Amino acid sequence: MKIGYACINLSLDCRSSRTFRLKSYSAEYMERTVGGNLSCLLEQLRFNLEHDIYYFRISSDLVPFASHPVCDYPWQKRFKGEFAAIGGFIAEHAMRVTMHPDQFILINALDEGIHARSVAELVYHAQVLDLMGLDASHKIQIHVGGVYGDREASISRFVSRYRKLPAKVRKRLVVENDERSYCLADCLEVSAGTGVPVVFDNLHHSANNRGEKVREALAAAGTTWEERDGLPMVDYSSQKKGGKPGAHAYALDTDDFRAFLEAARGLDFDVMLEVKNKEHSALAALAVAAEMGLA
DNA sequence: AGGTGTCAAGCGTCC
DNA sequence: GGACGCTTGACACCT
Repeated sequence: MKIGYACINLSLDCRSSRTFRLKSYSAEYMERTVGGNLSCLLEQLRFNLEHDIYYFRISSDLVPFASHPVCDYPWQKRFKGEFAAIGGFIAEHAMRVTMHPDQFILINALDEGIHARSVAELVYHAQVLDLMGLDASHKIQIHVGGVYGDREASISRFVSRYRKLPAKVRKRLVVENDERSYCLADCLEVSAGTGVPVVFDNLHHSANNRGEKVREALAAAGTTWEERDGLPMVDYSSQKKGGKPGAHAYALDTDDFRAFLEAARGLDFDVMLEVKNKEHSALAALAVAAEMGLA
């Protein structure tokens, strides 16, 4: 079991997700921003290694505007060496990285333009992981998408669109249950039609489910992962006390996390913490797992 | 230098 | 039909 955090390290004074305004787009901005983001990413990974953190989500902003029509900057060639070095570091230390394009990525969109832009964005994500030379266990996770008033038709559209995706995207794509539209059972249906592994998100599940207990849900999602996909991925976050259901807490609730791991005992997976205080919670979670003999 | 309005992209909910 | 939440930082313009 690996435990990790997403995109930002609060202990470092750099960010690997720096961007700029579209209006400011230029080769100079691209050069400087991507170069800075990549060097920070390596710094983050080094920090992680020093702290025994082997799981990390890479920001989608690593290369700003990479899939936007405005982008004519050959970032793939220019930073080939940097990508390879980062990928080498990840592989050398048996780390796992993932990426999570945001809510604008909808491969089941009714609008063909939205669909096309989504595919382009997924190709960009796949290029990043490919340039790093990483195998298919390093995933790109998205949600199923919009419902558009017809859930079954929208799931079918996801399945047919999935089959037309470039192979480099298909081999990395995984779907995650969300908090309002597509629950775990829906994701399992998508998986049955496509073979995509399902990422289980505990907080989304608590807001949107069909009554499955956590252990049962974890086990069901786990069966969608093949050998080449690596261990099942789980997104974990704590409910903000007194907040709306689904609201993320600032820090990991270690008692809840311990209970979660206890309920999951015997199942193996990697845990991505979606918590605002980032690496601090990852370290706390690692301590809990270590205490339980799990990591 | 400091303050602040706004930022590529969309869905679903609520008024 | 339009604003807002999602989830958040930080860009970039203005004073």
